[in-house]
Amino acid sequence: MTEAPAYLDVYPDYEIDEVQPERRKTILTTVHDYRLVDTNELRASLVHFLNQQESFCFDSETTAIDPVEADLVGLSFAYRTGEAFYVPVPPDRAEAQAIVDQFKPVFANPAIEKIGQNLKYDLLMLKKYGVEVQGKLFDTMIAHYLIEPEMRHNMDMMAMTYLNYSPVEIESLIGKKGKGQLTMRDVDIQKVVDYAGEDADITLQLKYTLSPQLEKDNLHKLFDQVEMPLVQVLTDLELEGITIDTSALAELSATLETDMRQVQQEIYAIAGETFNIGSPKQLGEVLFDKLKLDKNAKKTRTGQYATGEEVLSKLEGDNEIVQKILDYRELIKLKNTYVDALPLLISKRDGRIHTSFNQAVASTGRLSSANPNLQNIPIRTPRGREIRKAFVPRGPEFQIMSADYSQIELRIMAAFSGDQTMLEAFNNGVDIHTQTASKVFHVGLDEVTGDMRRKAKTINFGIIYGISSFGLAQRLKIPRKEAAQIIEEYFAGFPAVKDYIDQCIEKARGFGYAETILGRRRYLRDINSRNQTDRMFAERNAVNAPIQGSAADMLKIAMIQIHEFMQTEQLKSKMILTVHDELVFDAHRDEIDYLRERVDHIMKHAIPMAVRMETGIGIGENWLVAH
DNA sequence: GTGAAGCACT
DNA sequence: CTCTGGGTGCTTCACC
Repeated sequence: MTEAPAYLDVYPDYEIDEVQPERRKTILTTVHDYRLVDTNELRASLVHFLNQQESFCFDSETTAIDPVEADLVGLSFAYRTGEAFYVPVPPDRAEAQAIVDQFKPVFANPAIEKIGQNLKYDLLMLKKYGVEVQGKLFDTMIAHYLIEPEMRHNMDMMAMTYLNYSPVEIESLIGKKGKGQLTMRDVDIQKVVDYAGEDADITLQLKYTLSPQLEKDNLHKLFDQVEMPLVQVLTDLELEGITIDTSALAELSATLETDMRQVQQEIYAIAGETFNIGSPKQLGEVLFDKLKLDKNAKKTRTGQYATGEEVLSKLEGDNEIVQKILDYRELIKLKNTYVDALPLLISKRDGRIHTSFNQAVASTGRLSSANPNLQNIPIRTPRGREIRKAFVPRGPEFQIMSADYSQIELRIMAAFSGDQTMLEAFNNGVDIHTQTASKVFHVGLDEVTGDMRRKAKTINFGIIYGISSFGLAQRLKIPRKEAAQIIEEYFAGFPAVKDYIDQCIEKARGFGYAETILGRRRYLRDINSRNQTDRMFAERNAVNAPIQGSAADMLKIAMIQIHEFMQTEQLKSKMILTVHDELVFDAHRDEIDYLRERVDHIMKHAIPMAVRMETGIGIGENWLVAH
């Protein structure tokens, strides 16, 4: 933070906007009243005033970014522009608890709306101190995510964009990140009052800006009825966490290590030298300069040889080294990304792994998972599947239950397009890939071969992603003309799908955005671009976004309804993960039959559609067998 | 520290 | 004739 100009020291709250309109406002140039609330009397008084509000904004200061590991350092509150209150929370757990308890009733008051930036973080912190936040929520981060899905949603950026205000930088208090960075606990209290007070004040002001915008874009229902209730659901999922069988992973790690060393030596033997197999640069030189596996080897735009899986697979027959490199890559990937990494992320507090679900990243409306990402745990290869076995129930009385939507995106495509053949297939329980193969290859349903079905599956995926003959040709490894022919046959067999795709693009051209069944938007600013590549990318998104996004809408509603009934009925079972079309539960044995029935029904009817939704539900001793 | 390459999932 | 499947997050290398 820069020093205030000398003349401002005389009038610290002097408004200089009119003098220097080009300059952003800061805490030094803005009238504000941020107060320290550090006695029982002051806290009681604050609680009294908070209880009289229809809504208030709050923010928590903590010792760490990770909410599961962090301790509370303080809470700030704001309910009128320019005013805020900061309540320090001491390190002593009992003293801290006593202070937090004073605010428990006001947080639990269902009549008061709670405003904040990234509220899931604050809700997690408060839950650790036994505080249940009730009432309507308004998360400014998620409000902005609905309004501008592709933009960033951090408070600093929003303050500058919407309030022309530049907030106090956290680094001016705790230093640059890395070793030696302080925690908020170490900072001079007056500075924290300013920082935390400003945070609550600015977030409150952002709410005043974003709320009317949600109304204007017709996003308020989606916000109030889906995204805000979902914040509470995700808070519980994250806090719950999942149990990992560490001894299984340790065993697997040793096996992978042995196999990896073996393959590594074999690769060195064939290459006639040792080199870093993990370096695409060195690998490319060995494969294409030394072994001359492909004299027309393609290079990436940075001038290196391309050595991705696609490229290597084509060379598999040419030299044994290629298969070994692919094996080596798999072993290294599994070991470094999952087997060795996951145990390090087990919380000392409860021995479980707590992912973080991000509700404001994916521009289609999907959730994402990080630290660790539990939405990309392997399942495809035999070795990868071993990792899933390590995701286990919390104890002997529990089992893992996995419930997923069957073909959710193709069903949504059928419902949106109204294609009769597709709808009938789904509603009569006909396998959709077989149905597609029958139409495309002009054979009866009972004459579809395995290979025809496999091709049809690729076509169906292509349709959802916004198909092109080139892309399909590449996927199926067939000539482009043949792919174009197949697409033509597909559209002849499912004419309403063709019309629907055209309508999606047409609509996006008119509105400038695509939208989901719940009105979630994705802006497609290149939809009318003269640049063909950009325009075609936008057109694919015009088709994909409503489908992928509506699937996300449906799962979110199912999650909210499932969470609601599980809470009302105080089940011992817990929802613990979500993976785009799948929900995972740590299910108590006594509740499994009931849970299965309720989850199945809720998922199938979360959003009424002109197509039957199907689910697949599995139960077992680990995530692999349940899925 | 940052971008590219590569790859795990849906 | 050109270009091209949607959406994520993590690890490593290579370079600054």
